[in-house]
Amino acid sequence: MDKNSDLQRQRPFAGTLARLKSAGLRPTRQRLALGKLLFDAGDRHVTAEQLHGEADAQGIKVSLATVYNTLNQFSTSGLLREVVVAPGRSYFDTNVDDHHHFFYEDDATLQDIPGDQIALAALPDAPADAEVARVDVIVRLRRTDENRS
Amino acid sequence: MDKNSDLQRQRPFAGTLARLKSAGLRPTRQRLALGKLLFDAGDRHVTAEQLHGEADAQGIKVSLATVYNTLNQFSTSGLLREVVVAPGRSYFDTNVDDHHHFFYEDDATLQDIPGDQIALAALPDAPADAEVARVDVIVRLRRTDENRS
DNA sequence: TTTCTGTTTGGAATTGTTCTAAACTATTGA
DNA sequence: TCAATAGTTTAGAACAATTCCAAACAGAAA
Ligand SMILES: [Mn+2]
Ligand SMILES: [Mn+2]
Ligand SMILES: [Zn+2]
Ligand SMILES: [Zn+2]
Repeated sequence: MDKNSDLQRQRPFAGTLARLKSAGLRPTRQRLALGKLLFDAGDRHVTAEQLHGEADAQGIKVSLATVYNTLNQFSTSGLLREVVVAPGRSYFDTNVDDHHHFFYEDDATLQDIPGDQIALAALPDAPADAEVARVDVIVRLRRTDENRS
Repeated sequence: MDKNSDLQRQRPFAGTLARLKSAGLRPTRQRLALGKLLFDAGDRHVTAEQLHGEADAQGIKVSLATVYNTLNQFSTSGLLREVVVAPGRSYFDTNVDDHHHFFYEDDATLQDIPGDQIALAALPDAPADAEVARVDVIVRLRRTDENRS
């Protein structure tokens, strides 16, 4: 019997509720549902379309516009972080800790590289007129022949 | 008197011509003109719209579709490399050597970091089913208050 | 030259995302 | 408990970047 999942069964939106409160966002039906999809399943990297599809599959009625609104609000609140890896589509990452990414080009999929498993030696000085906002490392992967179906 | 620029004055498309040949692309009027804009001015990072604008400014008649075609063909031929830094637009880089980038978020501008000025310590093993195609490091910069106009 | 095939082009189409303005709903505080 | 208020959702239009299309065009080869 897992205490954590037991808690979730009783108060299924507790986690998201706390997050919304800390971000100063009203706990609406839509945000609670999307937050649950996003945060109750461990680390995730999703696109707006994907999340909208998942909500739909679970019978949750949310417009695509709201999915975009929510993902953007969550991102600017620090609940999510946006990762840019491919032209023309945005990924949203539920892991907001310092970390980097593997990107499987074949299926356009992201995977975390723990922050301590990669280190930058000799990061050059930022130009004098600017400061470093973030450093993104993307390791682009191609499936090897032997594993291609 | 600079020998290199002297040569360019006599055979203004020589460089691009050689590149096109090596890529197996016909030296059309459009490709020669775009190649000249791209390669005769040192390292550059341009978007399709930008390049199209430059061509236009010089009186070169090229359709935007051709600019896209050309940039994509140059990229798959290895004459250019595509850099993804911001959602919704692609940058094309005339520097195809191993190197990384500063990205000024304020004006959406790229700047090279020489390959030897940044090093990855402890790059994690690629998953067994894949091989590393490329590693991109993007150092995102924000202009400091003192320098903001 | 003629033929052949690769290239260019304008315009339509597609895709991902944002905008708009009207309908709705959570919150507040009488 | 109920307005009044301000934040939220939504359908659909609008947008921006990019690709697609099919017809005209232009290098290359014969
Ligand atoms: Mn955004
Ligand atoms: Mn491309
Ligand atoms: Zn991640
Ligand atoms: Zn570069």
